Amino acid sequence: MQAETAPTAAAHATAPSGAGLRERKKVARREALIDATHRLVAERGLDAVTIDAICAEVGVSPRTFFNYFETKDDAVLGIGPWSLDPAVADTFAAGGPTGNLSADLLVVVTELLDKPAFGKERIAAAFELARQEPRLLVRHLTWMEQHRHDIDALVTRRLAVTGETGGDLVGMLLMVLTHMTYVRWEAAGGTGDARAHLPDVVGDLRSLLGAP
Amino acid sequence: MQAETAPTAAAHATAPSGAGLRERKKVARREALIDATHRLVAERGLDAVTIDAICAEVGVSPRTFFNYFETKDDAVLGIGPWSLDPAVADTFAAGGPTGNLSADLLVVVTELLDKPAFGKERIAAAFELARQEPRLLVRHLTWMEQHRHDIDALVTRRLAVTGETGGDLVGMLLMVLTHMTYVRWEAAGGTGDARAHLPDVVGDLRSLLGAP
DNA sequence: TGCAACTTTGCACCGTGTGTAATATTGCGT
DNA sequence: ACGCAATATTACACACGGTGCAAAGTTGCA
Repeated sequence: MQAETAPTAAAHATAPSGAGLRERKKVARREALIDATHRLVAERGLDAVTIDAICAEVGVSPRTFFNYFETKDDAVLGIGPWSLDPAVADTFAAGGPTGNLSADLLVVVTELLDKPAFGKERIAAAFELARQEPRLLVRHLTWMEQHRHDIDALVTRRLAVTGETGGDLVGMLLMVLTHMTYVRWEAAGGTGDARAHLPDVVGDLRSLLGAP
Repeated sequence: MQAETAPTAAAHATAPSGAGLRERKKVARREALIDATHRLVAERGLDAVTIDAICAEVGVSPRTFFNYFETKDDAVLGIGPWSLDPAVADTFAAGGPTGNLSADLLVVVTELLDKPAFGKERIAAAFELARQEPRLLVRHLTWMEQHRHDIDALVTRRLAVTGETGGDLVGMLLMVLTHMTYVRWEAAGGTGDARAHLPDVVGDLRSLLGAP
């Protein structure tokens, strides 16, 4: 596999360092692909970067790329497997933790924000690119849309318990809150905790909809 | 051009009947393509329908398809040129009509809902398909995202006048309101005025975000 | 060392979408 | 009715994204 053109890539070791050698290589390659994609897109623009170019950069067969990502855009956004802590999910479904739907919603969003699919500097890079390439913002929504089924199922479970209404809006609202929080966090320089921006988003949204 | 395979298509005449012959043919062909797409997608599913199939149905060259739509999805959704009444836009930008941001936002949404790109029965068909093909709901958001630049510009103009805050949320909120109103209208059978569902959406959203 | 499990890779293929230049159709002035 | 200009359709060639499949290469493990 000789001479990675991007030696910076594999260094970070977001990987489980204790895991098998196979697993570590997989993670490294994944991150190398993401970083190469970021770099190329940053200098050439999204549409000017081909899968072939990315793979040439990393030293990998184009076919392999699709073993890691379903889409070119997925590589930019570093979209990986979905994970919401089952404990948090169950608590929410049961009507908790506070019993107030909007407050509990925030807990779920916070949990999502807390478990980004990959490191924060990569998220920052992704959003920097997304700001220049609107398609990617849409893609971010698309990604969340894909997982809205899980969310909807969650909400349905809860509503069966609590009898609250407006369920169809909850999934959408959750998407928007997460999305806008990320956007504002990035607009603020991408430093610190993304969750800090959540209350502002909620507050502004509330006042936008507030008593007419 | 002999024998359209789909004689039902051109009949509707949403077209300006007074306009030139060229223009009328164009509109007819556009609608024929939309209807053929709807029909085929309904029976085979979105991904199983190729551009070639659609064009064969209508009796048109595949290359011509892309003279009318940028994307296959665009044909399903009947996505056309963007139009928001400049008068309404200007009023909003100037801080009107009521001076209350959320109320004025509703006016804009209402205007959007009132001027669908094409007839209501076609919207109904599109949403019927969209319910089975989640990708299309995303596409609807995408479409609105594309026009969010116009909206954002509009909002920016207004905020410069009124000094209100939360501008980045307005575009997103407008998208969500429009989207959810459509969804609920369609869920209710797609009959009557879509705008009637708007207050409910706003109300539910407000109570979701309500007193923490 | 050697076998089983897993990954990468090459190859062939389909569908979407674009550029381009030739051909057909329509609008219109005469 | 004729012919020219404007516009629309079409064929062709091509690039790219993405998938299925089977061969070749690696890793894990006994």
